[in-house]
Amino acid sequence: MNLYVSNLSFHTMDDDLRKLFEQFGAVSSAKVITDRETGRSRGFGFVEMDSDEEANKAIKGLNSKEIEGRAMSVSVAREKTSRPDNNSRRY
DNA sequence: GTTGAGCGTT
Repeated sequence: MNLYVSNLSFHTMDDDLRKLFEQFGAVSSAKVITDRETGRSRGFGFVEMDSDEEANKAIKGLNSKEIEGRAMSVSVAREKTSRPDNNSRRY
């Protein structure tokens, strides 16, 4: 279950997301997207949970949740576009 | 020592 987390604080990191989602279930992977050029946080990230039901509970529990002074939005992530060559996204 | 809608370097 891939989860998309947006509206994050700029000083929120992947480990922070992991801890937040681990409160609702086992998180397989948690990563905050940071700008590869500047290295600064882009304010959103992705969390993968092994259990779908726990992921849904995490969405309800962490969506619109105020973290670091910002109300973050949690939702199911879209299909990850595979391979840089096939970077085309859905319409 | 900056900013604010978004869908990720494999």
